[in-house]
Amino acid sequence: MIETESKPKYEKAYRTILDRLKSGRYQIGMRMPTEGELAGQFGISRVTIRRALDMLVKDGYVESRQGSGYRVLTLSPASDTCLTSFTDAMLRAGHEPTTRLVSLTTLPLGAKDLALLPPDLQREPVMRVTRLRAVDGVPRMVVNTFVPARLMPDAGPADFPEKGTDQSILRILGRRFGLEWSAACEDISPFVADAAVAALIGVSSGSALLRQACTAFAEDGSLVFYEDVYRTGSVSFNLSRQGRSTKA
Amino acid sequence: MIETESKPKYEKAYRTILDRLKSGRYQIGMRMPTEGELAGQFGISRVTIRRALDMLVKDGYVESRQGSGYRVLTLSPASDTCLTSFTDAMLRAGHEPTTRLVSLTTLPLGAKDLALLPPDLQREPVMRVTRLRAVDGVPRMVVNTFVPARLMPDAGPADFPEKGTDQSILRILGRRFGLEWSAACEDISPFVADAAVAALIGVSSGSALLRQACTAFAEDGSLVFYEDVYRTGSVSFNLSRQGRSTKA
DNA sequence: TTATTAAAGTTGTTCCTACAAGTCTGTTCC
DNA sequence: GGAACAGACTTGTAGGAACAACTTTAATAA
Repeated sequence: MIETESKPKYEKAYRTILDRLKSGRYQIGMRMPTEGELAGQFGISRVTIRRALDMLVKDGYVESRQGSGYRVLTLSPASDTCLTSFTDAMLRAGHEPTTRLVSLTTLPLGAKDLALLPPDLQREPVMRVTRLRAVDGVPRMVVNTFVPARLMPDAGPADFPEKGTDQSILRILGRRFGLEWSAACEDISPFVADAAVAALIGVSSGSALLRQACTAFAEDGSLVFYEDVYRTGSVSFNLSRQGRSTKA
Repeated sequence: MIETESKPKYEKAYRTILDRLKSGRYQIGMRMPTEGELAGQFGISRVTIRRALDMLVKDGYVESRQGSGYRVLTLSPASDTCLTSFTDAMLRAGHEPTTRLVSLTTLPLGAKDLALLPPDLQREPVMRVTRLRAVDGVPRMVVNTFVPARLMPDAGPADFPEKGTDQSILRILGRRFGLEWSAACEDISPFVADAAVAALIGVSSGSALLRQACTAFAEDGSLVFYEDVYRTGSVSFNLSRQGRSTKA
C-alpha cells in the first residue's frame, strides 16, 4: 500500500502492531512490549503510541491493566457480522471451511433481480456472486454478494478460491479488487427456507433459517457491497454499552 | 450518582455532553460548541475535551469535520441490540410501545428452569421477569429477563411500568435497581414459535421468529443480567470495520 | 525461608505547546 | 454580482512533561 505515507503516525502504528499480532509475533495471553518500548521502536511519542494501543483495546484485540501492561486477547475478535471473516473464525476454531462458487453473474441495468437490491445498486450493472459455504463438509450458508460491476472488472471464477484463508470474501474484495469500506449496516431476520436455498444447504424446505442482509459503505458514503446470507445456526456478537463507565 | 467525583474529567465531560444531547439542548444537525468553547465551559484542556468528543464520535452521536466543527448526528444511535433501548427506538420513530408484565418469579436454587441459564446464574436464586412488548397495540416480542435475585431486592410489579420511557428494562435495571453493565454478548438464532410464545405474540404456532439471547456483564466480569427475547420482524445493526482506514 | 517494604516499572490522566490541514467569513477586485 | 484571496477560526496530529495509581521486582529483616 503506497499510501501509507499519508497516514498519521498513530494509524501506521496501529496497523503495524495489528499485523504483528495477526502474524503470531505476539501470542494470545502474552504480554506485549510496554508503551515506552513501542514508542521507542516506532520513534514516536508515548501519547501517539497510546492512541494506537487504545484503538487496539477498543477493537478487542488487546487488554490493558494499569501497572501491568498490555496483553493479547485475540487475533480476531469474535463477532458474527458481515464485517468479520467467517473463514477466519472457522479456521481459528479448528474447523475446515470450504466454499463452492455457485454462480458469478453480471446483472445489467434494468435486470429484474436488481429491483430487490438497495437503491444505490439499481443505477448500474451489478456483479452477483453466489457461493455456498460449508464447514467440515457440512453446508452452512448461502451467500449472495452484490458489487457494482465497475468495481470488479474482469472478475472470473479464478478470483474466488474455495479453500483456505483466501476464500474469505472480505479478503477477495480487499486484496484482489482493492476495495475498502469503513461502515456497514446489517439486518437479521428469520427466513423460511424456500426450495432453492433448502436444496443448496441440505435442509428441508420450510426450515427456519437466519437471513443476514448487510450493506457496506466506503468512507465517502458510497455503497461498496451488499450481502445477502441465508444461514443455519445462530450469529453472535460482542457488544459494549454506550455511555460507558470507568473502571472501578 | 455520588461517584462522579471519582471519574476522570474526560468521562464526566462525555456524560454531561451526552446528557445535553439527549435532553435536546443540542438538536440533530446543529453545530455544537467548538472544542475551545467546551474546554472553557468545563474548565479542562482541549486535549481532555477532545477525548470526550472522540468518544461521542465513536459512539455515533456526533460527527466532526476538520475546520468545520462538531454536529449532532443522533440522540440515540440505531442498533438493535439488548444494550439499546427498544422503547426509546420506538418512541423516536413515532410509535407507541407498551409492555405487559406477564410474570415476576423468583427461581430458587435448584429450580429446573435454572438449568437453561448461563452457569453464572445457576449458583443462586434468580429473578425472572417475563414481559410482552407491543408496538401500537401489536405484540412484537416476548422478553424474559433473568437477574440474580440479590440484585433486585423487594422487586414487585410496581417496579415495571407498562407505558412511556420508563418501561425500558435497561432504565428499570439502571435507575430502580442501580445496576450497571459495560459489556455483553448476544446470540441471534431462528426460533420456531411454540404454543406458549405463539399465543402471547399472536402468531400461529410454528411461525419463524428470531431469538435473541443476551448476557450482560459488569466491569469486574460478573454477570448482571441475561435476556431471552422471542421476536417477530428483524434486528438491525450499525457496524464499523475493524482495522479502520483514515479519512481521505 | 518467608514476609514485608521500598523502589522501580508500567499504565492512566491531564496539561501546555506547536503546527498542519480544512473550513468559513469578510474584503477586495474585476 | 461574482470570483478570488486573505485572515480567522476550527479540528487533527504530535510532542514533552508531570503526576497519579497500580503492579512487579528486589532487597532486607525476622
